[in-house]
Amino acid sequence: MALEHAILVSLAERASTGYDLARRFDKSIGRFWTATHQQVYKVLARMEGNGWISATHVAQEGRPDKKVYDITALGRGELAQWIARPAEAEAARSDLAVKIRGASFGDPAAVAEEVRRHRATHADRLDFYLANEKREFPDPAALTGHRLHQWLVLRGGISLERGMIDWFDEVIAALAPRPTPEDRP
Amino acid sequence: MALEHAILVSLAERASTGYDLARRFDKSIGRFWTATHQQVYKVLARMEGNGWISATHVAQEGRPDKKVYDITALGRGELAQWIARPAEAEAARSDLAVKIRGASFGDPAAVAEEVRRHRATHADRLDFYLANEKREFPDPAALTGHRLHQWLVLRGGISLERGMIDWFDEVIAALAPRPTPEDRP
DNA sequence: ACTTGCAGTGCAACTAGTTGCATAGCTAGG
DNA sequence: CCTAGCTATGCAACTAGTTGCACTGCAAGT
Repeated sequence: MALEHAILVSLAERASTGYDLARRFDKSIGRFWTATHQQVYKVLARMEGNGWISATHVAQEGRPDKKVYDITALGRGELAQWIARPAEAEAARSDLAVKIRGASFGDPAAVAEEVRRHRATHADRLDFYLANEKREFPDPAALTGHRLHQWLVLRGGISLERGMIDWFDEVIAALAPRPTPEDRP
Repeated sequence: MALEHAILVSLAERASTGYDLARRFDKSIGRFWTATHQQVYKVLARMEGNGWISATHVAQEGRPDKKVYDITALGRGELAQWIARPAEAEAARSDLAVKIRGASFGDPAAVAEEVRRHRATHADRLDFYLANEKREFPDPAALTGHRLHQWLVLRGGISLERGMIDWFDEVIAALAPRPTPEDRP
């Protein structure tokens, strides 16, 4: 289970509220681990119970009070141990792959259309990552420590998106009924 | 939820027992959707309740009796509808990415070592897929129908593995403490 | 004036998936 | 002879994650 540990990494970088964490899981780290805010709050409560994190109540004016969580020594220990613990390669899960595989049992043209849609989404994501990289890591060769590690994960996102886009292009080319002369009005 | 639909695709291709399905989910389709046998049996029971599949009890000698499931007309309808229903891009989840991101809070050299291990696993998988492709799909240009779709999913696996391996190489190069002269005895 | 959206936390009920166990007979290897 | 592994199905108890709802109060747009 990596959500707990993803949260520990986030908190080790910077103390945050559940709200902030939930938003961050929609963004940077979220490329490799998502969580809804409900899930985040639930897990934070458990982690506090474990003594991995501690909360500070912060009163605010004009907006709701908040609880800022920080990682404890125990949490740091757990994180280091988890990082050291070898893990198995996890299986990729893809609805779209299942649909492609089953295209003959539905409408292959519609599947091609959906693949096209996904291709566009992933192309946007790729652009977003590349823009991020240019802006935040203009000189990768000079990176060290946790900035280097952040960059590496971003690179992973880039690699993955590229792989998917290449694949989608292959699928579209194979599934798309070539526009025939009759398609012209 | 794609497990049900992945099972429908499998059964549409060929009637099978829960046991066979579970094994198949360790293999071909399993590259994009895994399930333990317990999960498969549970879902099969629900699907039979829905009328999507029907079971035939087959007595055997020397080995346990089995229940062969086949897809029903209702199941085919559901499958076609699901394939037509657009879905959102699902988030990739990767423990390893979280570990890389948090490498500074553990032992970066150990993380590099783990990435190396995963690289080896994925390289093996890639070889396995490529061998499969050569053996089962020697002439991709001639493929049509569900053989084509099977091939496309295999191509997806290949693309994905390649993307990961590239990324792992980048990570290893960046994290690995270069062997210094002192490392020589 | 009214709606939308943001900041902020959380509960309740659900679905999906995992882990551990049980059972039973056959086959193959040490 | 004994152990390990395959075929075959399934229950029980658990953990993880999703969906829907609730509450407050401010700011900004229509």
